[in-house]
Parts: sequence; structure tokens; C-alpha cells
Amino acid sequence: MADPQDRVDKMIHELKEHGFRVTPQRLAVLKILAASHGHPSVEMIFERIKPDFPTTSLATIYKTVNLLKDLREVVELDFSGESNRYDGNKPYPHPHLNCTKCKSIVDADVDGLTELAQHLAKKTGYQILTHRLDFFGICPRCQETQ
Amino acid sequence: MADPQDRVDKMIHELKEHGFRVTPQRLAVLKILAASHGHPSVEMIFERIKPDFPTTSLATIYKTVNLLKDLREVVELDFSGESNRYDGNKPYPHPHLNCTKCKSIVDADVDGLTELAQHLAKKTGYQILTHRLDFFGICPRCQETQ
DNA sequence: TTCTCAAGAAAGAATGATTATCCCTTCACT
DNA sequence: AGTGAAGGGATAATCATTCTTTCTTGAGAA
Repeated sequence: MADPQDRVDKMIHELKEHGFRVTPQRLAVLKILAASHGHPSVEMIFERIKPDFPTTSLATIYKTVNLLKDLREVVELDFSGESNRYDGNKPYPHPHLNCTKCKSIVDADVDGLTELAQHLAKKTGYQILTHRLDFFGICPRCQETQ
Repeated sequence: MADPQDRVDKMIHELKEHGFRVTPQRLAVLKILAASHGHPSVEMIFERIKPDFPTTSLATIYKTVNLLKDLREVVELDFSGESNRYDGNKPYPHPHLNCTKCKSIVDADVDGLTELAQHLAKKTGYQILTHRLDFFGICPRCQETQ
């Protein structure tokens, strides 16, 4: 896990670099994303911001998250039928373990993916820009509690 | 690529096995899924069925596809923001190459994924049920035509 | 310090894929 | 032929996300 403070600083830098303001709402959002406890959804970020900024609207969170995604400071994990989840701590593709019961998402430790992508690119002629590897199952905690 | 006719037969068998009827509409849908040219979306299946069954509704396609998914005869590739895509030819998890321009999806040739999943399961305590590996980029054809 | 204006935020409407509901039709079995 | 459950058609409902409009704010100019 990268140091959340470093990530916050990097994100602030990128925003300023591209002429975007660092508003209190944005700062609150990117702090949560930089720590990325459990890969939050927009809704989760919204809930955690409410106490500090009760007037912030969901649309603002969406816009901020998408802005950071465009700046490549946040990775989006999209799931149709459920809310998308976001990772601002490791803003590059990496594998995840998804619990289908409690909906938790944790990083999985697998390497060689980048090399594999390069190999595939060479073999198929595709210009590969990103990838995604997800495992779905039941986490140990959910197995205990049935 | 599995023989489409074999897949059709298998799907018909599974439907009957579980007490579901094989209606003309269902047969039309599963024939398309068994061949799975380009991993069609529900909308694409709908368009291809229209000429033969002009009165079929989208809802029927959705219901049939989900029924086959529940029977594990079809794999769903879901994309938030876009339509889900389906593969009834290889109804087990396998990697895909996705072109972000023309939205085509082709099978990628990568193996060792199942073993990797088993290894991860042992290491993390997760009960891994399925997985998904996608590469996103530009296909050779789209690179040519800019 | 005030003024000005573009960027940002808030609120709610709009979008679009998917699912649910309702009702009619069809088929398997008497 | 009669009956009851499963399937199909049409449309409404849902829900995450995006768009639109209007209001607010803040940085730099005067």
C-alpha cells in the first residue's frame, strides 16, 4: 500500500498541473480515494463526506472521481448492476479478490500481468492499453459466518 | 471454438433436464449464443432474431439469456455503462481482448489461469468460484483505419 | 479592496440498460 | 376438449450515472 499522504500530494499536484482547482469538496474526496479502504463506491465516498460537508451532492462526487480517473490518478472497477468501485491508492491495473457476499474487494498478489499483456500485444497485433483481472468468490470471513 | 451444433444440443438438453421448455424463441436465442460470433449483446441477439420472429420482445431475450446463464451454459461479460455481452460457445471463464473503438471482443489465448486461481485460493483462504481477465486496447483493424 | 468572470458546486431532470409486472397464449397432461 | 402452469409480449419501474441549469466562489485585474 502506497503512503496515502504521498498519494494525496500527487493528486493535488496533478490537479493544479492541469489547471483544476483544489476545492474542499475535492480534497475530501481525494483523501478518501488515496487511502482507498476497501475500494469505495461513489455512494460510500458520499456517506463518508456527509458529516463534514453535508451539502455536497452525489453529482459532485461523480464529477470529482471521473476527473481523477481522466488524470489517471484513480482506477475504476466497473460492475454492471452494482455501483462502480474506485482505487486511488494504486492507480494502475492490478488484480483483485472480490467477495460476492459482502462485496469486499482486496488486492490480489499476482505478477507477470504486464509482461503477459506485452506478449499478447506482440502476438495479436492489438495495442493493449490496460487490463483487468478479477477473482470472484467467498472471503474467509463470510465462509465462517455462512 | 466448440462445435456450435454440439453446444445447441447441450443447451437443449440442459433446459429439458431442468424442466424448462424449448420454445422457438429460446431455440433461436440459444442458436445464436452457441455460435457466439463476436460475443453478442442482448440488443444484437434481438436484431438477429427480428427477421424470423418479428414479435419477440427484448424482455424475452433478457429472460432467456439469464436462464441460460443460471444453467451455466452462457458466460456473461458485464460492462457498466454499456450493454453486457454473452458467450455461449465457451461457457466457462476465459480471457478476452476488447477493442475500445469498435467494441469487438475476441478470445485471448492465455492459460494457467485456473491453476493461478487455485493457488490464490490456497494462499488467501478465499473460496474462488470464478474469475475474469480482460485486456483493453485497439484491435489491428482499428489501428489501420485510425 | 472591490470587480469580474470562468470554474466549480448543488439540485434535480434525463438517460439507458436491465428487471419486474401484468396479462394473454400455449403446451402437457387429464 | 379442459385445466393449470410455464412462457411470451408489452410496458412500467428501477437504479447508477450523466446532463443541464442555476447559483456560488475565488483568483487576478484595476
